[in-house]
Amino acid sequence: MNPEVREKIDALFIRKGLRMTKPREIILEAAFSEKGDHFTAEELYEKAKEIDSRASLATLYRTLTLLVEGGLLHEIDLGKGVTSYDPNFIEHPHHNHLICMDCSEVIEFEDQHIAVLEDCITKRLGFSPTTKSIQIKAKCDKLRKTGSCNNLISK
Amino acid sequence: MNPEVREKIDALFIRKGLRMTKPREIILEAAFSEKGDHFTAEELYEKAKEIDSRASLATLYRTLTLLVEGGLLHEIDLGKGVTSYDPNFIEHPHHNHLICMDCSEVIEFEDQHIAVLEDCITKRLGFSPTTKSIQIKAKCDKLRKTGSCNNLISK
DNA sequence: TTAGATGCAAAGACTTTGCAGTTAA
DNA sequence: TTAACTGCAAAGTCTTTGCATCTAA
Repeated sequence: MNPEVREKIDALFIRKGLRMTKPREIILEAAFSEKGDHFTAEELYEKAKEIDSRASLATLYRTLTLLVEGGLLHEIDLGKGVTSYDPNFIEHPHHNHLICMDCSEVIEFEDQHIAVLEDCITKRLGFSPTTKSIQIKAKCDKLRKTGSCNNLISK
Repeated sequence: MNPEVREKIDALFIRKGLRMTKPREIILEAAFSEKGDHFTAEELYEKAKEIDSRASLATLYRTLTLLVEGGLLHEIDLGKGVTSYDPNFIEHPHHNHLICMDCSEVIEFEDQHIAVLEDCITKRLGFSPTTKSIQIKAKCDKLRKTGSCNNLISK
């Protein structure tokens, strides 16, 4: 786990007077592993069980709630029909998502120009922005040109 | 109901060989009333029951699925924890949403500059965009300045 | 006439919660 | 020591589905 992440977690636990327990450590390790993948509750549960098979879904959901409320995890909608969680907002607070409709890969991107435009529009409407998110669903050019992309071979 | 909307609905029903039944008429009327409000399944159910009290939730969900698949309704996430449905993409195919965190009001906006930027970013990443959506959560300046906004009076 | 649509109620998927026992600080 | 936390299982919420019946075309 990235030390910056560890620091933010510790700060949250101190700020809210939360206890660092074994079950929570396991969930944190599964959620904030170096890979930085998005996950659903069920996927996190699987990861947590690999670390320690005694993990419980109830505690996992309770911990997810704490982390989302503390701003360390963001709930995102990747069009799966279930809530996904994104652990990358600590290191990249302003990123957005592009979802490949061919292979379901999720690509994170940041763009200053868009961010500025969003702020302008918000001001013009008479508001001050708090959270901005862009989701682009798209199709992979590479798949169409070469017949394959990261996860798929065209039939 | 707007005639353009009626036309699109009829086209969808013909294209897919669907039957125009009484229960479906009621749901369509509730979903595509002139007001153009967003709604959850439960909210639509209430509206439908006002038109005809015999409405059934099963048929309503089945019809919602048809309309979403047909592109007439978009599923959107307004941060309520439940899926909301947006009937305004027929008349405004490229709009986005600003959600007021003070009063929960949802404001729709369109912006050509952002749309162009989104396309550029998508191309640069090697994709062709299909659906783009922006969600901005914001706080009402008016409430902070004058102590009141559309739905709230500051305490 | 008949394939498609309906309504009910049961099942399913996901998430939350009450409670008795456990544990970090 | 004790307030916070845990795991279990039960309950809750939202959505889907099987089936017998009905109906638009």
